[in-house]
Amino acid sequence: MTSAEAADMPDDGALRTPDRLRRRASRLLSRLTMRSDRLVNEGLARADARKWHYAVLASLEEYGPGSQAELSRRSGIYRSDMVGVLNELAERDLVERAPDPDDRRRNIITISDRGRRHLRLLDHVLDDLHEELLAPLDPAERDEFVGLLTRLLDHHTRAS
Amino acid sequence: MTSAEAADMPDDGALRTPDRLRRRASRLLSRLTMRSDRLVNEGLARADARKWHYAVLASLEEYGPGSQAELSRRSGIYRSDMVGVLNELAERDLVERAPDPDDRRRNIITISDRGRRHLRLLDHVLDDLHEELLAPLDPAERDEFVGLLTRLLDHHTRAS
DNA sequence: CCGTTGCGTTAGTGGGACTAACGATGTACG
DNA sequence: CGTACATCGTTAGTCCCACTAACGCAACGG
Repeated sequence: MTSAEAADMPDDGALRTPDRLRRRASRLLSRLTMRSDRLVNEGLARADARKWHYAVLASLEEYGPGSQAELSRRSGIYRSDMVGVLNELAERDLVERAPDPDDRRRNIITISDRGRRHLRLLDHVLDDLHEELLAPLDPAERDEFVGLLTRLLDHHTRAS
Repeated sequence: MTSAEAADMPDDGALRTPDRLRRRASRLLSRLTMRSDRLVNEGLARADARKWHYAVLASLEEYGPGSQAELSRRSGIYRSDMVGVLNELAERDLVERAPDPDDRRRNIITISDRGRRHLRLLDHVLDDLHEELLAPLDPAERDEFVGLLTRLLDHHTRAS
């Protein structure tokens, strides 16, 4: 259940939302994700980045250069959207795009030194943002939370 | 990581997404919510409904008739989008829209008997969908999950 | 009576997920 | 060999959702 509770929509005690609504896991997920996405997007924007940048750079550093299609599969970004992301990364010299001599259909994407440095910065930014996101939970609860999320997600990605 | 390794990756498990990516709570949340939303939307669509229908009907049954603006506040639907939702509900005779004699700016929305029946159906549909969503978790874990989500969401709705 | 505030409504923005289709390749097979 | 099929990068466009802007109308308070 999605819905917004924006700045101009106060939710003071008098007008409560129904219980059946408030307790649904799907709704809690949607709403929390909205907050979380906003938090992360804004945090990354302050570092002149977007979450895809992080996904691609991390993928490149961890598995080495690859074609756009490959990156797309690894990072979960649709290959249609990959173009734009790589343009942005290339603009910032975080990444280099070169044609593959062995297969002229492909571009081979390589992370640059600047890219590596930027990735390290983003890692730090994300750590801080997650500290904020998970603030109310103690370390054990955070692990538990991540564990539960992982199990649920795994279940639903296999089943699909 | 050599490029050779990446270059001739078949399609089985070898194509992994980086760990730092996979473990981030924000990413887990986003992806799980995508699945969850899809599940719920499709489930409700099969019952000729949308999540907002549920939100409005539940709000009406729990707190009685109200103006559109009031419903908007309770359910978290933007009042801009409320019009369309109420049109859909009125089309289906689940709800009645009548002008408020005491304040001619307002419409007073009332749930109909059909609406009540429909709400009960949707409750059941949602129960089933949540059973599917939370399938991998035992009852205690489901409570824990909902508890964690609630705490996080509360924290971020107050803080905002 | 007038300014303010709240209401219902229409229109539109911006972003994210996802699809369709294309040209230019590569690969497999009869 | 040639032809059918698959893959890659790319463009365009769809759909849905959260959210904003603005308008006209009506009520309320001074």
